Amino acid sequence: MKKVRTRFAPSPTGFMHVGNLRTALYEYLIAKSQDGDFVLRIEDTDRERLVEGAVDLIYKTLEEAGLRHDEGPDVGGDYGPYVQSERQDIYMPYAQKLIDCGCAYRCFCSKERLDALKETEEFANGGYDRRCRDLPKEEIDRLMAEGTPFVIRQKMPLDGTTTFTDAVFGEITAPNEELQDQILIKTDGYPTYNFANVIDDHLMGITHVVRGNEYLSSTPKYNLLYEAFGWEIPTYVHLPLIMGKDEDGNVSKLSKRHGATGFNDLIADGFLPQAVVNYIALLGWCPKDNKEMMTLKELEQEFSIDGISKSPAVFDYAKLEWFNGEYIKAMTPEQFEETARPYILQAIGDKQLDTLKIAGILQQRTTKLTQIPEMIDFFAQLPEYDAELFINKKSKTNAENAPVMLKAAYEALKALPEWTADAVHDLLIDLASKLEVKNGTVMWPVRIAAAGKKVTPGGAVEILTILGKEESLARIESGLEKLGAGVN
RNA sequence: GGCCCGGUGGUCAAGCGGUUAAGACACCGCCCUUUCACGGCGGUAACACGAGUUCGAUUCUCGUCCGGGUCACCA
Repeated sequence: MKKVRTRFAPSPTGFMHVGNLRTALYEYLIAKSQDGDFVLRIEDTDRERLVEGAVDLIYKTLEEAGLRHDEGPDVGGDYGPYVQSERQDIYMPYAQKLIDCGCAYRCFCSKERLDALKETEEFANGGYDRRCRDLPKEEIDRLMAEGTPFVIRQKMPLDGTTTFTDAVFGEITAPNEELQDQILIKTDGYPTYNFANVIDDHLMGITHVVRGNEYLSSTPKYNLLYEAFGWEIPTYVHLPLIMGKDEDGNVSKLSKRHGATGFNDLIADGFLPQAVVNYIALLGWCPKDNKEMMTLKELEQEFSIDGISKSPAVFDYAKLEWFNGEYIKAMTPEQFEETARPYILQAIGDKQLDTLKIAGILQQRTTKLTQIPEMIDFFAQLPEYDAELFINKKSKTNAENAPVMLKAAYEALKALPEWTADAVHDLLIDLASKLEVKNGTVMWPVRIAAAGKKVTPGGAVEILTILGKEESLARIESGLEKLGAGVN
């Protein structure tokens, strides 16, 4: 059996949208699940929309996502060049071949005439009236001799239907009269996507053409091209689109107004690359065993085309966040400390605190890295807070006992020789039992005094331990003052 | 508008003629507990509609409705 080859063929016109990344991921998985090759090809035939740095962003994204390509502009391969602008000379001979066999023709219509055509009722929805389709040879020669600019258009059959099979959508038939005589070669000599794509896919031995569903209705045109050349038609795999939902509940193709949609935006927003990859793998595909948490390696083994869904999927940030939290929890404490450190430092600045300990109280509670600074801001500086915070019904603390608890804790803590989590913990628990109150009655006021916030990651013990003895006592002291009690 | 595709809870989704219609996220309770979170347990919630075919349709066919995509010298 022929070796499976898929390709990711982005055009360098901007950032990496998650839809693109998901297409790349499926292409990668289709290849790898069958021990095939995954190639990267840059489609830069639109010279006007090129964005500087876009190619580097593609490399970077692919790498971060772990999708290593076997061939491409940067790694080489036997089918290069892998950048279409460098394959310029390849396309024209094929276009000429099509002209020779009567499958294509030169069109000398000016942009102005085409625009005017759109003003007419019949062509209001676009299209071309095929005026140049059957120009007499003499006329063509004359226009050529005059140097009139031209494009090359594909000559579509006027009647009948074209049928093709898609691996996920099945057999699809479309009437040929719907097909435009699409442009193959532009005035500037560059091929259009429609043309270059077919030529390159064939030349590069691509076996599976994987792309978004938006190409489904133009696939008959591609098929006709393959047929005209007598080339084997690849397996088409059209993917259901990724949708976004706005405030009003309307769904449409995922775009900026739905939030962060670029892979790098998501990373900047505090998501882990593996979490994003895992999540988008499941947007439109489901493994046989319904498993959700999967590494790239597992995906490579499990992936199969028949698990791809036909209906569009709405991108759900909440679920992505859940995945992210799972990946965070799965890290070792050291790994997490390393990835969280920049965010921790952002909050505590150059204050000398144990980042590993802070990471420790954070790991189970973080679903997005960017939440970290706000969660631990109290370590840097005790925030302004209201004495009301000391009162908590569930912990059975009130205006009377809070100062008492705090005072008792202060005294005991002050006398504590070693400042470790265990020691602080035992001391406080011991204190509660001596005072014959529930643990929370002691813990609550201490934590409030230490953090100045109602909700904190970690409890009184952890916070005290991280803060250190001196600072802890100072904060409790200030809490007592707030309660009008004082240390003495 | 023409053409193409789709339609299982709020979201992702199993299902492929007979099921009490899975599971996950979200949401809501309860438990655990030193706040929050984690964890554990439980709950609310779905086959768009109408005809066929069939002993029997979520599953097959057709129609309706709804949603999306596409009709470029963009990919």
